[in-house]
Amino acid sequence: MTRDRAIARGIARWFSEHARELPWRTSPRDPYAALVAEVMAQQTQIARVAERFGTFLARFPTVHDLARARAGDVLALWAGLGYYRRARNLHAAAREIVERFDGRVPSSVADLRTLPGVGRYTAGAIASIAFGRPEPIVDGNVARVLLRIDGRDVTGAEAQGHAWARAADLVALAPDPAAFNEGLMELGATVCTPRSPRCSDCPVRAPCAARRAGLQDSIPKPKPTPRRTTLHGLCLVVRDRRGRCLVERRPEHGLWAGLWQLPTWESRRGFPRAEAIAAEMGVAVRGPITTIVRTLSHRRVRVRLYEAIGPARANLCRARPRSRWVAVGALAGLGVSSLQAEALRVAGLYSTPSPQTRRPGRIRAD
DNA sequence: CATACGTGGCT
DNA sequence: TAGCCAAGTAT
Repeated sequence: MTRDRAIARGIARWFSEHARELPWRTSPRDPYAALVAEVMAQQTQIARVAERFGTFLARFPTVHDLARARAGDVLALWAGLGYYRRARNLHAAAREIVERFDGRVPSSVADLRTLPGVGRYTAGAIASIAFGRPEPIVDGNVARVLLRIDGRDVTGAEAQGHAWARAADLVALAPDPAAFNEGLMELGATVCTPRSPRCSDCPVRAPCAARRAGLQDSIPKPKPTPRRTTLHGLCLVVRDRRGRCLVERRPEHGLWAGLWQLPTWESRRGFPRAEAIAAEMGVAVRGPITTIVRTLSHRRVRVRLYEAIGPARANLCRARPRSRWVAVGALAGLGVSSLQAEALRVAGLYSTPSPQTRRPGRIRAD
């Protein structure tokens, strides 16, 4: 169809002039770098990814470097990015690429989908952007852009189905599938934004049905916010006379899986009793020094921070199965959640600056 | 189809 | 302020 051809060409052309400079947008593209960037970008704003991508690639420049890394080192490098299963999956994917694909990132969607952590979107993104294949991709940006262009005020599976079908139609018409797909996402990220879209700057404002009907602000409808249960926790700062601090590794599954933390007691019903924990650990405690509150995608976490009074005996780590003593200076090398990083900062054990005190990102549109 | 899974910027 | 949402995937 002529309209679709104009849309596909218009977006690709717009991208060639308005693409943001991002560290993985090299020419030629490195498929391994594309894999890292795409996994890092899952449910994560590009500005956050751009801050962390270079460090990751510097530490693990090739898929072989990542494949032979230790899991704890990969997780530590991922600390603060969230959705930590991505780091484990990426590590496992690198090992599979070395073992099953001779160290080369596969180029077909079918092969890519066999890698852990690589779903429909990520497989399409790598196949199209790194290898130039005409494969469709749909992320949050693309779904919004295509729903608006077609004026389809639908949600859920119907919206997803429409977006994937239209993405496939359009990418098949694009002379450069990579530029079209990336342009579609870039357009959603910088122009066709969820609120206050800048239609006057849009390369497809002419064929856009939502704009013609004045519906660009109401498509798509916002999703209802899911209910959050509250998780209560008590963290204990315990130090010994040799400048070490007691830390423990979280379980391998669930929230913050495999990350390190101050010894923590959790409860769904309210804050754990400090007296009981002090008795269990055989230490006197004072606090709470502070209470840290974090809102996650699916729950609210409230943690009270206590401090053991005086140096603890060295064999205390046997009271907690997954705990060990770590020199305070080495804490920064452990993978911890952003909540734990805050707790360690408050306790004076951590010198890494908080995200809020860091310089803002320097990604600009145009 | 619903839920678990993080974090932080923006309005 | 409190939601909304971000280059989603696995179960």
